[in-house]
Amino acid sequence: MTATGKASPSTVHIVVTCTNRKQVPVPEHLRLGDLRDRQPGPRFAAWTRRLSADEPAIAARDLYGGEHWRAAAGLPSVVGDSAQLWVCSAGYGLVSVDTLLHPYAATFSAGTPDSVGRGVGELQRWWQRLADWPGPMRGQPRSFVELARRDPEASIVAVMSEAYLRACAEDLRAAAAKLSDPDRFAVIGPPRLRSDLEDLLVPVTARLRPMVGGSLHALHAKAATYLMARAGGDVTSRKRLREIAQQAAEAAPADGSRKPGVRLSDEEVREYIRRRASHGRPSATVLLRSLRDDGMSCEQSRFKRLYENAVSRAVLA
DNA sequence: GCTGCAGCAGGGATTAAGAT
DNA sequence: ATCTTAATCCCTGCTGCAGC
Repeated sequence: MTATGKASPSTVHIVVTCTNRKQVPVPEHLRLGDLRDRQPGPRFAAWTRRLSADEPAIAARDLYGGEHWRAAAGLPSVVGDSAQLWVCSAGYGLVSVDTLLHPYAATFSAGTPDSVGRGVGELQRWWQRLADWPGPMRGQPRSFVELARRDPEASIVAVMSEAYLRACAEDLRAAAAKLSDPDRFAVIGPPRLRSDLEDLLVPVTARLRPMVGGSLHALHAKAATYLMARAGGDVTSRKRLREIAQQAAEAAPADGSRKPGVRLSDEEVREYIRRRASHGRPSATVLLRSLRDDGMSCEQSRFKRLYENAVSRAVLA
């Protein structure tokens, strides 16, 4: 299989979102957050200049790591020799898994220093700029629509997280229209995000997690594996994938989704810590596990802050 | 082998902004 | 005024990895 997007009629293009977890350290200057420029155009130009400054040396398949990536990288083996794996990256755009890249940090998810931006419009314009940029390997399709245009007889299965789905929505919509058989375009991802994408979507929610295993982090990639492995010869039919997803959701235990524990106030958490820590000094991790096992909830970082707070008060007392 | 913890992305509740 | 959509915040538990 070549990485040009031009392939045999039965090719199955699988596109997965990238992951923040990298196997090699990311240099500071290849963190999107390191850019001083806030204006979108100059910022993008500065970013691609940095990416293009010298020869990248690590293939995308070896760059990413973690649970999500392991599940994603295994998807082609579910489909067989006709599968070609692509990465939807906030730093590089659409790249084949064999493309050489630099270790970088950029994400469409909000709330990190390396976020592309906040608003949907900003994310979409960034994705469009990436599509217009030639990228690290000349001649490759740079967008979903280009992938579909070059290979209209193929199937495309996109496994997308929420933020990436927002960024690529227009591109996905346009790509679906380019395939000769519209049923061969499926987006496995979160439902109810955009009404105009619903007909392309194979909806996956946390309800499926007990069926597919793993953490939320890898939910979509694991669900994609689960669905495609059960689709028989019809591995990329959106209709078929939807049927299986619906059956799986119905078969999932009714309480399969996590039952949130009782949320405690800061003072209640501190009181819990003080009570449990009165004999010996269990660690924050041990105490948080114990708290959750007791049917209560507290977010990890908040718990750590309160733990340190309670412990320092106990020392001073 | 065990422990501690950062990283992660979807879910749900709430709020803000925009459209009708 | 009401409805819809987008954004924001905080939550969860699993995983991987470093350190002991």
